[in-house]
Amino acid sequence: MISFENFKLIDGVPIYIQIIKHIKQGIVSGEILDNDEVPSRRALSTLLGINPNTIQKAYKELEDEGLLENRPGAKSFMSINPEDLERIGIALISQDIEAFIQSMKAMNLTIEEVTLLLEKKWRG
Amino acid sequence: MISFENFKLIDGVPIYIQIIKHIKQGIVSGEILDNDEVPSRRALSTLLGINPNTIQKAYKELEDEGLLENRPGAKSFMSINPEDLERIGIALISQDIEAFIQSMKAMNLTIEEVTLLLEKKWRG
Amino acid sequence: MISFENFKLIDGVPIYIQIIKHIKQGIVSGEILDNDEVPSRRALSTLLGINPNTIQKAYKELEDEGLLENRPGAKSFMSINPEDLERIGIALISQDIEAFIQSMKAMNLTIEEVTLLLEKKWRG
Amino acid sequence: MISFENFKLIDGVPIYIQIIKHIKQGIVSGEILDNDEVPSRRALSTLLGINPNTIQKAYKELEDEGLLENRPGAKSFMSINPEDLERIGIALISQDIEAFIQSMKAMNLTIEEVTLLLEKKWRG
DNA sequence: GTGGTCTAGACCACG
DNA sequence: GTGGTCTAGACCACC
Repeated sequence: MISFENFKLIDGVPIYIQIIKHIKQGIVSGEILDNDEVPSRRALSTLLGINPNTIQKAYKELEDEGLLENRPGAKSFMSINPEDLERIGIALISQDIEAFIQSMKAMNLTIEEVTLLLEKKWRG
Repeated sequence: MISFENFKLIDGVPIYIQIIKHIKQGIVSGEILDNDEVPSRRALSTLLGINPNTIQKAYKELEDEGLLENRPGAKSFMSINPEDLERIGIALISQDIEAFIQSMKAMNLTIEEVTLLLEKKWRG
Repeated sequence: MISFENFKLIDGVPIYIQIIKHIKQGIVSGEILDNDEVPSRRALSTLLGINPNTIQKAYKELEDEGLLENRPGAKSFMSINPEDLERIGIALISQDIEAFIQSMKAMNLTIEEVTLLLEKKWRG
Repeated sequence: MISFENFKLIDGVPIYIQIIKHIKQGIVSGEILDNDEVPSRRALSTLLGINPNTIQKAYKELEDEGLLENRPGAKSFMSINPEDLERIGIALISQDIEAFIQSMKAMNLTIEEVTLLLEKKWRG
């Protein structure tokens, strides 16, 4: 079952977008596998303390992208192809890294300063 | 005059938030100094292809934070104290790094993998 | 439910101000009572033919004044204390009367002429 | 010369509209006559403490309505026909009275209460 | 030309 | 369905 243990809501970004990203990250990390069962809308909404409709919106978008499948019994399951995995991984990582680099460069930090800060905070 | 040359709009994040961040990054990088002139609402809105009101909202928030001075009918100027500079720098950097680390960890990447990717993308 | 039957938009005065005034007048007249339901933003906006956001602005200001309670996802209700009632009544009436008198005096009308015109137009 | 002695700016109504109304009221009251000289933009702007452009906007509108005429020497003069006088008087008075009555009725006041309050405040 | 404000429409999270 | 917020365009007073 997909874990939402380390999931923290960020302010200013739509919640359903954050849920989608979290699930995609689980896919990339290998934590979420093909055919894994997805938490029900109700269960997840009470777990995260947000509205079922918001969960529904996230699931709907994943379904449209072909990553999630509804099956009889009202349960939903992941549907991940190897190509999906690679595509998503590259997209997520490069997106994050590029945004991060742009931000760091905008503040005139050097690669050395950034890696130093990064290593320090990574443990911490 | 404040430069918006390397400014690219990201989808999903409120535009006025991005403008605020860009200006704060300029302050931290030393590119933007106290008393620097701020582009007018109209000039910047046509440059970025967005509505003047969106610029207005960003400037208003910066003014409320004491980093900018608006005077009706006249141009606007930055108003930066040395204390501001440090505070903003720390806030911006730690915020970015923490979000970045959380995202990378969520994908099960190691610090070694991340630094490698980072160094590779930093040039290029 | 609050009525907007006799509400007519005047040109030149901000719409949201007119809405606030209309509601306050209803409070003073006794037509609007504590805990009365307020028309939703959408309902009122279509009824009056104006943008929901304009209604929102009026409601927000009434909320800031403590006369109205908004709850996200739910309906909004009036929240009127007896003290509010008197304060609002006095403010509204004296404001209107003073403006009216200033205008009539500016046209050199006498109190007799004005009361005559007033009584004539009051019926009719 | 037109007097602006009892002129008080009201908040929320465009200044140039208020100037136009004041001048029209002067016409109705008989204080302002045909061929009267109008204060220069600069003089009036310093007298009222507002921007010359705003005066200009009011004068322009009066000119478009045919109530004001520019003549050689950069001075402006009133240009009032008897018909104008009647038309303006009726418009101004009925407009004010109707708005006033509507407001008083909205608060459930009777004609007797209103005339009483009016007479009291008229002296005061 | 400048900034301030009002109106408008779309999208979000929520009950 | 509800209210909250972001973006957009027009108008005002001002330098």
